[in-house]
Amino acid sequence: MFEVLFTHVTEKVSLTDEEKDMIKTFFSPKKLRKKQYLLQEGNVCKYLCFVEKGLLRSYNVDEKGEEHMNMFAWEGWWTSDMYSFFSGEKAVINIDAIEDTEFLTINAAAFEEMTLKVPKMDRYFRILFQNSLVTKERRLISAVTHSAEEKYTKLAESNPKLIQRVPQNLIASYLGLAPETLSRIRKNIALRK
Amino acid sequence: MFEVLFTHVTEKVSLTDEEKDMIKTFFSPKKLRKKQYLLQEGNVCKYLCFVEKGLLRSYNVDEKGEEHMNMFAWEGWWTSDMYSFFSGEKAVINIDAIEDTEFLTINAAAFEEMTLKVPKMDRYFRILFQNSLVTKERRLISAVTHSAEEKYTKLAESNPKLIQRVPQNLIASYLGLAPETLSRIRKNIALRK
DNA sequence: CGGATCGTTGATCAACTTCAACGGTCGTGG
DNA sequence: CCACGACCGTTGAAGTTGATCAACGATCCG
Repeated sequence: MFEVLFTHVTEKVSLTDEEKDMIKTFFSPKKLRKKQYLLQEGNVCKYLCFVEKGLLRSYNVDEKGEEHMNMFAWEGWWTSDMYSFFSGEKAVINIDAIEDTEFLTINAAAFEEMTLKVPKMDRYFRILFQNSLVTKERRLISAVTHSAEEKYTKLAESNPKLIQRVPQNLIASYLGLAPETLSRIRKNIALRK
Repeated sequence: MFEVLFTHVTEKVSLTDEEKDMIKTFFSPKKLRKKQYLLQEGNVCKYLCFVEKGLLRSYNVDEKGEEHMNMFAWEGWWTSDMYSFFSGEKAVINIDAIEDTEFLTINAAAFEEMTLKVPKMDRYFRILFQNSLVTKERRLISAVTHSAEEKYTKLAESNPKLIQRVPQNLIASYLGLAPETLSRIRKNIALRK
């Protein structure tokens, strides 16, 4: 149950068996079937989630009712509405399952207690967030500076698994493109070969 | 010298006087005059910087030689090329001074040592990065979903000081707009009043 | 089998960029 | 201290990119 999590954590910090046992007590396993919600906007996000198996998506809905993909989380990824989770305010994003998914959850109080009892987890999350920041910064630069085709090409190069596993309209949304545009881009790329 | 830093840190974690004294030993103060570089792409980013006074900018340059603003850092903000700083790889961004600036620097080895000797700093940076992630995520959503005018209006509302303090062409670049476009947007907004 | 969902294609349209030119301001060197 | 050049913001005209609207075929699932 906790193999994926501990593999992931111990890549960044070493843990004793006692620490591992302690950490286990703060998490609860959960399952979600395809299309089920983990979080709907307007509710407070109660959990920080670590995916053991499957695929979750987070997205937000604008005033016009259009969905905008935010991030995908599969095996070995964390997801949550971090703002809502840490502040206790209402979430502005939605999270649901693209595939049947098994994951571990921790609530805010447990998270706080865990980091106080096992300070190495502060370090782990510091490093995790630090890496995420770098990634998010790159994506932001890419979103602002590249053409539609460049954005798609770079994503496909850096994350080919995503292209295979996620429906094309969600990829389009993730890149901030109309699904028709992405379809045409893929056609052009294929034609040029 | 360290007032701004400790004010900032103790908003997130409490520090004893001994811890403060310890932390001080890891930082070196530096100054930069307007237009001087702190970091040029291709070099390794040696410092994580905390601005005490003044204003720094980080940006990257694309293949066509065009600059794209990344972030601004004034009093109470950290800046660096985090990827380069933590990995030791070459930086892909540039950092220079918009105004004469005084700041504190810490190198990677000192950072590592500081977090090991004062674990609360892991916690501080965990919280700092966590908040930055939320901010960056919002900006990313905004970049993908909003029109040019909406992006500008939201930025002006959420960060009026930025508009006052930073030249308009840099704001345009930060939002991913041509400077002419921003000029026209501002004109339209003014006309509608 | 039937409905819903997804990807594709064509035509039109809107948003933003690019190129070019101009006036104002600031800083620097003669 | 003044003059000149550099830089910045503005405006107009034309060009491009990607969005939108509409229709259709394929596939998946109940």
